[in-house]
Amino acid sequence: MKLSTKGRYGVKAMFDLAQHIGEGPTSLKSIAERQGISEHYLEQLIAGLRKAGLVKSVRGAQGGYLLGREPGKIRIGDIIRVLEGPIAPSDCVSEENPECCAKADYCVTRTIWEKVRDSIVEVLDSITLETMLEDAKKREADSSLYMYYI
Amino acid sequence: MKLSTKGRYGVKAMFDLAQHIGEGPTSLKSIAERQGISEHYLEQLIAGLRKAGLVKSVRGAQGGYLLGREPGKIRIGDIIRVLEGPIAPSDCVSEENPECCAKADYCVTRTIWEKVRDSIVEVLDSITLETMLEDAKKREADSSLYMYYI
DNA sequence: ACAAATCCCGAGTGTTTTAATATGATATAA
DNA sequence: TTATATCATATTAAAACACTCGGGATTTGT
Repeated sequence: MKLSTKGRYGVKAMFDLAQHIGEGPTSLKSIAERQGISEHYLEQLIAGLRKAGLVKSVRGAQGGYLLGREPGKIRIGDIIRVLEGPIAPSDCVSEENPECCAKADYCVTRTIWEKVRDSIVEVLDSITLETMLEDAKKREADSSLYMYYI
Repeated sequence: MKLSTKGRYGVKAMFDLAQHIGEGPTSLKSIAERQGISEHYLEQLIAGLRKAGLVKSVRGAQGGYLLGREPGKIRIGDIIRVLEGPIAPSDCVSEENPECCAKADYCVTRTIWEKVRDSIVEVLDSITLETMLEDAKKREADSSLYMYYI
């Protein structure tokens, strides 16, 4: 039940892009440095995100990446699906074209995996990059408030 | 975000045991046949379940396995934890001794994995083998009702 | 006493995935 | 034209996955 680094790095990178919105293209190198990720590896991951339209690229010197659409319209689930494939604890409850076994109709186990899948999807599709930006801002405000009282 | 066959086979096997409660020990061979699982492989999995006390074994001819406690007291989460390790989409939010990175305190990404973990745990710990037995019974009643109307 | 059934245990194996690394081509700003 | 980037493909070491195999220990029925 683990995400691979693909999904986790991908979300970090996308959040990094969201934090630098309005500053022109952000280079892979700077993202990789800030997030502590191998640059070449991140390159492979972002290629997928680009093909899916979640980021746009600008080639050449001073180039880099931009979010493909507003942060409020990029759900964490979208990022995970691109990098990790359909969300599902088992192939028999895959979000699209599930590979069912013969007993799928009356399989009691399968209904459990459906519930697990739905609960994961509910969380991942309810959080967008905008939500994350708000969270970060709130957290910063809280911590400065804390500083004040000390 | 997939379970391996360990977790899935384990739940199937435990449910099979629950379905044969009160019939004395159930042999691995019969479970493997009914559930379509390699017997030798299942043997390895059930060894872990036995060490965790989720099943009891009876050696020798006519031997087999029994549930370690009442089906109502065996949660799916218990089975998964034994076979797949702590429930967590990322090590930094592992149920026990999470391996945090330096930024864990203010990591916005981490709070997402916490929410995912909690939603999975909520589902897996709310379903017991007894719940599954009831589900199966209900489903059978429904299908016989359906038969009746045809 | 013996054979059959059954659990117990450790080792080995082919395949796939993971998480990179390496190399080079292409595009663009300065 | 040079430094800075993205783009694309290949290779790889290590781990995980999903078994498979062989043999040993224990109990039941004959």
